[in-house]
Amino acid sequence: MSLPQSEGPDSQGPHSPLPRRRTGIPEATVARLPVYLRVLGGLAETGVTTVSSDALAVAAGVGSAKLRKDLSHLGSYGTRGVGYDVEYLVYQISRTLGLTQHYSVVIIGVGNLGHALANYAGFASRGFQIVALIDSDPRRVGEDINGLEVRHLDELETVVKEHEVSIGVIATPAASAQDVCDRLVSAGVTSVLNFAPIVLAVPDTVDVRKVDLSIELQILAFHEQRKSAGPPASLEVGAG
Amino acid sequence: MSLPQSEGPDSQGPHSPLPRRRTGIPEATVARLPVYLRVLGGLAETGVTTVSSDALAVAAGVGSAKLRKDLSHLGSYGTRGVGYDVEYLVYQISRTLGLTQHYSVVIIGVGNLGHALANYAGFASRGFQIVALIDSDPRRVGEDINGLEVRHLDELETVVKEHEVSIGVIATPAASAQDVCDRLVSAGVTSVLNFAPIVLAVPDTVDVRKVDLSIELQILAFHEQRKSAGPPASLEVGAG
DNA sequence: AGCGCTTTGTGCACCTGTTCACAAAGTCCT
DNA sequence: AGGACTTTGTGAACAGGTGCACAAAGCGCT
Ligand SMILES: NC(=O)c1ccc[n+]([C@@H]2O[C@H](COP(=O)([O-])OP(=O)(O)OC[C@H]3O[C@@H](n4cnc5c(N)ncnc54)[C@H](O)[C@@H]3O)[C@@H](O)[C@H]2O)c1
Ligand SMILES: NC(=O)c1ccc[n+]([C@@H]2O[C@H](COP(=O)([O-])OP(=O)(O)OC[C@H]3O[C@@H](n4cnc5c(N)ncnc54)[C@H](O)[C@@H]3O)[C@@H](O)[C@H]2O)c1
Repeated sequence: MSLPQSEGPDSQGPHSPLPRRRTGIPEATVARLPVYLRVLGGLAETGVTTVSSDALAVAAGVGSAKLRKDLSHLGSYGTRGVGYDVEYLVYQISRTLGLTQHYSVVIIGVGNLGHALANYAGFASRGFQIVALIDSDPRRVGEDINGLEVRHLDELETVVKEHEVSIGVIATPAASAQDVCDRLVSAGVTSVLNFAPIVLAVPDTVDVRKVDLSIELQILAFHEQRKSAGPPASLEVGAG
Repeated sequence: MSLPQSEGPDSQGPHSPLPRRRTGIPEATVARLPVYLRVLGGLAETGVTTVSSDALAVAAGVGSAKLRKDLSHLGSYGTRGVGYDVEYLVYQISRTLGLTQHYSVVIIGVGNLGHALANYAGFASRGFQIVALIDSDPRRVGEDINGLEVRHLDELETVVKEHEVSIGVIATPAASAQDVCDRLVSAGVTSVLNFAPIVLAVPDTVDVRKVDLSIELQILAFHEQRKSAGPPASLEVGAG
């Protein structure tokens, strides 16, 4: 019940090389730092001041060697024979990820998913401030969600510029997603988180990450199929 | 505006090796097959019957060589000089992913996110049937969402066995996620999709994939920081 | 002060995945 | 039928990431 963990193998998205601009930090490491950060936060709350790579690795579900190598990319912040100072490490990881600054986020599409996102407390907790909710449906415009008024799509450019939005979250139907994305990019947004099931085309100065539920399920299905096909070793499902 | 795309570099989750049991299909390929499938579905709808690796690759946001190598893992289903038959390829990918069977899904935690998921049409479209919604809050039990009645947590085991549920979706607060997961696993669920921001411990017979919004944003923040730090090439932010 | 214990940081070998580039295979036109 | 053209499938080089295993570094006890 506490095995090395078999988390989602990876996935997220097919993507271009990303030649690692000037950073020495590998993408794979960047993707894990937020996990370490979250675990460290939990430790700090329970009063722990120091943690070993082994303990942290177990809590984060990775191997300890990998964890140490990851941390070594930010510098030498551990003490041999002791471990890492929790508070200091939190600071260093935050700094590395750029979380010492704050980011303005706009959510486009306030339907089922957009509503959930707008009510989600996990945004603000790391310095991501939702500054606007936008929808194209006039019936939704004006609605108050979690203290923010829904604004019309026409105001997208105004809002982006006014609040210096750097991150756009797309939660519209797939059919509108590319249009919305283009407008975000034109308005100056350089990072997009996309929930619509479509591959967005963007200039390569813009980062896109996607969250696709359906893909996750299909990956699970693949492994599920394998499990049921393998072990029994006889007794087929018949219906070929 | 239609560049090679820089989708989310990868990420999803730190995870153990996954020694590739008996399948010849690489994990990275499995993660992309659903994207191809979606694109092919779109093409089929517009009447296209044949597609070249180049065209499909562009639409899927990957390189054509990668796409051909991916497809080559399922067999030789293309025709040289012509391309791939759309319908046949859809079938082959579906079969490979295990989508020719159907999967029963249960959602635990019907709050903001759970509601959105329960209303999401994208589930059923690929053979994933939501058979139950479960919550621990008595006030939510009995509520009707999208034709399904919310049932109490106590009934989890019953429901899982009754419907032969193979996939559990966890949308509870982080604090309850491990408990819920343990119960799902005990009841026989072998695949879990986790939305709670916590690393789940499971036996390695169980697959876990996680979707973590906050991590996605932090990865974007990292690259965002890099962008604003780089170009100017002087003029530091001062406050060290 | 010295010694043994703990734990970090990393060189190295391995492995997975990506990209290039081209021969093999098929189509279509003459 | 033959030849030019298109596109697949893949061998081979490369790149990125993982895990092992251990020397170096710091701690605390005697
Ligand atoms: N609901 C889920 O759980 C879920 C899960 C995964 C992915 N998704 C995806 O997320 C997206 C949103 O899903 P949803 O369930 O919230 O859909 P929804 O239909 O409930 O909401 C979509 C909202 O976007 C608005 N909209 C449409 N076009 C727009 C435009 N051009 N500009 C601004 N707003 C626009 C609509 O008015 C509506 O309010 C879809 O692409 C869906 O595939 C949803
Ligand atoms: N809302 C979002 O957009 C969003 C985004 C990313 C991640 N998440 C994560 O998803 C999870 C759910 O988020 P939410 O916004 O829907 O929260 P929420 O508080 O709105 O809903 C949680 C639901 O889970 C139920 N619940 C609590 N303990 C339970 C248990 N032991 N068994 C069954 N049900 C239980 C609660 O009664 C409630 O209905 C959280 O872990 C959150 O961090 C949410």
